[in-house]
Amino acid sequence: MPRLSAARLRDRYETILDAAEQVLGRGGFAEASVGDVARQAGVSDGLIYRYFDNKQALRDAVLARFYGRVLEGAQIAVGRQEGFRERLLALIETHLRLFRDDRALCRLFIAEVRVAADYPGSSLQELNRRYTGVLEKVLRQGVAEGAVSPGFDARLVRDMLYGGMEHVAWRSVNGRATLDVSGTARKILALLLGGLAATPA
Amino acid sequence: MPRLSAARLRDRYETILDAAEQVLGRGGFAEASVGDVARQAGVSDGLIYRYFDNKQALRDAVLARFYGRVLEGAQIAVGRQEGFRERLLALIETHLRLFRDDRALCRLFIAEVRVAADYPGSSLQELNRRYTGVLEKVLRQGVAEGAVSPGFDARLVRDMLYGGMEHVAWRSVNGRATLDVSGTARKILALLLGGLAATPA
Amino acid sequence: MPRLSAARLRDRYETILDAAEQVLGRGGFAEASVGDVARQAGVSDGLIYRYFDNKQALRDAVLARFYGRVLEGAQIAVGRQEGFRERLLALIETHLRLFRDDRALCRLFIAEVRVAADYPGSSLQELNRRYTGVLEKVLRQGVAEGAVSPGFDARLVRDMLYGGMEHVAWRSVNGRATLDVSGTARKILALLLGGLAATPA
Amino acid sequence: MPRLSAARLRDRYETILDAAEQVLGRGGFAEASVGDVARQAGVSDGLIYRYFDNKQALRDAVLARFYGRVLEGAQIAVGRQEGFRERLLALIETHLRLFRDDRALCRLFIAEVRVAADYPGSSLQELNRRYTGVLEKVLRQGVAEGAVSPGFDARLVRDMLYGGMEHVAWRSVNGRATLDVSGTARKILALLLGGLAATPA
DNA sequence: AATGAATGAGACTTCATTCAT
DNA sequence: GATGAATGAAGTCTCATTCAT
Repeated sequence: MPRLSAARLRDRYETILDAAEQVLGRGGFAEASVGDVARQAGVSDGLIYRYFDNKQALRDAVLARFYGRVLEGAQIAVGRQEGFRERLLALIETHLRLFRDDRALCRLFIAEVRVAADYPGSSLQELNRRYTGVLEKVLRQGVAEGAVSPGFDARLVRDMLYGGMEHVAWRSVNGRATLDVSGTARKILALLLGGLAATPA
Repeated sequence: MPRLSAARLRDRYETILDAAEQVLGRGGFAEASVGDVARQAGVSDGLIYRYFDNKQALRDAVLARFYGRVLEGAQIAVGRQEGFRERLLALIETHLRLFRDDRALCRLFIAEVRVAADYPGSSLQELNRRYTGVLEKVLRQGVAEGAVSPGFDARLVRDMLYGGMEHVAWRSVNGRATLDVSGTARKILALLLGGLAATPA
Repeated sequence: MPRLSAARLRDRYETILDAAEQVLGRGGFAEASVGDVARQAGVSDGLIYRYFDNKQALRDAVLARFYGRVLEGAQIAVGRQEGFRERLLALIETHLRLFRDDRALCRLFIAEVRVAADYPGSSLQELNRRYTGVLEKVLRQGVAEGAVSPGFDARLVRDMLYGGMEHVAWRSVNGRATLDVSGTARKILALLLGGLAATPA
Repeated sequence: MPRLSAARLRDRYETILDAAEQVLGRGGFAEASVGDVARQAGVSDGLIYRYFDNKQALRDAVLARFYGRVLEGAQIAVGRQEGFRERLLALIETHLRLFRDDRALCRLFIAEVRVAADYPGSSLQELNRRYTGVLEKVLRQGVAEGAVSPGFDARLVRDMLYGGMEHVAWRSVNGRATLDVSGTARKILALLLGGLAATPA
């Protein structure tokens, strides 16, 4: 029978996670101290360790929560559309918007996760797989609709698209420019579908 | 009357840089200690500070040298070819090969540089600009040759290509798989030029 | 209107003490945490402090209870015998058996109590005095029976015997060997009574 | 080519060891902080770790040095005497003197070493073995001289004597009384050789 | 020029103890 | 009476950087 309501507990947890999100986003994992997180959350240093085993676990929780949000957002966005083109566009827009609106966490993700020694095989990678799976499903639909020529290496397309978007978005976001989400999305879509090659007149 | 000849000085500098390259490549900036670098270089801790202002400067020098090599490699590779297609393919291959052969430094670059707070405006970014400029020149040639339809946003294409390649290569490299450079390069070229869309029969 | 009956209270107290005995026995005072004791007892951390002022008090209570048991055991064992020799042997056996059967608490005692800054003058020392008093009584009987030559420094004999037994027993117990209680007791008795010296033929 | 002379280095090492001896002697291992040792030695906290791997290593070094001194002292004391009785007495006196003159370290030894989980098999135990070996040698001489009846369990005698002396000495030392070394030694010798038993007139 | 001993700040983490519920 | 969330002090250890030699 906990004296603090489950809601209050949940609150604390979320408060700490929010704080960690902020602090980790500022300068990365190594630069952030647990004390910073505690101060940001308005709790004592020690309390962090009641909710998280250690600093890594805190970081992972932040990223997992973020990724969960991202995955959900992508699924919803795609689910709202019907045709292949529209779905793909929605996916691209959603992804770009992420960078614009969640700069700090994207930064964290780029900087630390993909590159972490234990990423392969981690639960974060599993989330990543599910996230990119959304695109793969859309692509299959494209093939089914006849809009995409079969025979493409789906993983290659996936990596080229996500990697490309990351670059495009990050450059603008990190350069302190405002990312024109829908314009950029349309250009990316066009490039991805049509390619660079001049159409033989 | 300098005791050490300029050549010897230069040697020391390179020795330390080599050591730093190794050590930083192993586990990133935060994990590497200046002492590790000194030990690897076979010099004292203190000597590092005669050649570099601080740990950051050491890292930046490592990356700048690396980037210089990369830039030169790209220019040579492109210079060897004649036509647009061949040049573009050479560029892609060169870039992919980088990840395969310089895994540690690519890792360092992904993890720490692009994301560093002071990247925008740094000399590394300038090098990056010159590196990607190679691609832009090739693209302009493509337009001139009539192989590429004009009107493309060159920066977007550049980011999509480099970002995409990074993703493709990193996944394979980090997953401990061997990257099939020339096969992958050809697929990427096809995708970039032709796009995904099914050609209307 | 106490909610818990006195019996229940007593139970709680004993439960906590039992738990503390276990936990303290495992690795000593510094290694044991109050939380460990609470968990072992199945109560909350806070409750410990309703029954004991602090961690030290808990430790002292554990040791006092243990010592009480030991004292009682010695008195009973000695009381069962009649002659001096038999009583002394019984005492030695009882003491050795202690180490074999209560290794953890003996360890605790050796490591922390006798050496504690506040041992002289503590209630534990008082218990110790009563415990060793049992031996002194036996010795006096020995003198009265004519089996022991008077003029021995009883305290010295007492310390030599108890200290010696502790060493003998601890070495075997800590060395994970099984202590042969009755054989060892007989040898100790012989040594104590007859000494080392060769009897002039 | 170390810039600090080997002597200076050795000094630092000894300084730290001396400080640790003091601090550890005061209240035991858990009570002592590395910072206390550093302050006592007049050096920074960090320097401790240049000379010792960690806190345990520091403690072990203190104890090993102490034990080395003890061993040497015993060997010299015994070597100075000729006959069995004299040698044994010298050994007992030396041991008792130890407690009187090195109270803090004896305390440390009693409290932490013999009881430490890793004592069996440690280098300290090896030193201990060599120390008690001195007694065994003396006993063998006693047998050879005909002063000691053969057939005694040497290990038992050794443990009874050392354990007994520890108790005797510790009680006096810890009770803030002054230990009468030579008087006590003589009494112990008499007890050990002659035993308690009344000699049949 | 070169060393590496020394510093000292700061990191993560644990835990005895308190107190609102 | 009982809980366990919360505190905050303290602890061990690391490491970038300096400077006497």
